[in-house]
Amino acid sequence: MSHGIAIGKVSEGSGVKIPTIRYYEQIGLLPAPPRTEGGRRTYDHKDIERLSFIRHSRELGFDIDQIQTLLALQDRPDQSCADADAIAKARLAEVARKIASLTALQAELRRMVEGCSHGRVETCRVIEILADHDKCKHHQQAN
Amino acid sequence: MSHGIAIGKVSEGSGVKIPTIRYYEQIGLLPAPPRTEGGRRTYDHKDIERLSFIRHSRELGFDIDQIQTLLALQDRPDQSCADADAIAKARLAEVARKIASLTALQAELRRMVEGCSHGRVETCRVIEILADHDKCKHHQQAN
DNA sequence: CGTACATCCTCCAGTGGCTATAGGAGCAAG
DNA sequence: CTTGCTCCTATAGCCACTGGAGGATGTACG
Repeated sequence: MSHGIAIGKVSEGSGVKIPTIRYYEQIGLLPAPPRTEGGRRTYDHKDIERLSFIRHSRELGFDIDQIQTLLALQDRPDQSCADADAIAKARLAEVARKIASLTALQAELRRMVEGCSHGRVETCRVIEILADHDKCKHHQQAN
Repeated sequence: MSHGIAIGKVSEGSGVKIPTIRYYEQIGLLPAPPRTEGGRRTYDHKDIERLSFIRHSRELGFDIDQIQTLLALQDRPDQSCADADAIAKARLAEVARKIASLTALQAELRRMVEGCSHGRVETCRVIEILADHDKCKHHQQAN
């Protein structure tokens, strides 16, 4: 009993796919677990928690470096949480910027689509706006 | 005279970086231009226009495949612009989805940051929410 | 005409965060 | 013992670039 949890169960329990778990081990985000005689990875419940933490952080758009820092902070409950706060604030600012940029994008796409005559390419506003950058107000990055 | 435009000028004129222009040629997005005796690429004004079109499309978040289609449409002004319209509409829907997702993200990040006690990690709402997925309402992808 | 310097060339590797495939080996139930 | 599921490693691919090494070409000036 208590032979450790197999990677498949850990995957189910954390919501992180098996190849991704192995990938996280490879890049040092998750410590390499002990193995069975046959060479299979054996995890415990803390690993599932750690992977859940990682998954949730990824869903919020933190990158691997930031998650490394957040995980390290979690392991030292006596330290100041200023760093965690800073990382979250940075991400918040980034998200706000992205929303603004996408909203501008949305406006221009709408202008294109609404201006489309549904006729021939010759008079198509979609193509026209793409071809002539001066015909639009937007000058930013997408995504 | 009219020896053709060098890649550097094309880059300046279109706003697309030199390595990116060569990359576009490599993947077949931009036709391979004639060369000088010494092997240098020589472009004309249509190439600058094409690259401007590509850059603008990329800024709006269209992927390379979609841009191929849009460019092909541009070259046949007599055809229906239904395809262009569909591509733009698809992108618009995608952008709307992304804005919605990011807005949810923003709300959760705000909850984290505002709940931060600015004290020790032990009581930090940022770490706490990341560790326990149940403490949040959000279940989506970021970016 | 020589030389210095800017610009260009090709080829290859790296980015982030996975995901997929090939070709095997381990392990539990019937 | 065999079937079939789960797991292993190693490698390559995804997207759309970006950067560097190491060398060739083109041009402006003295």
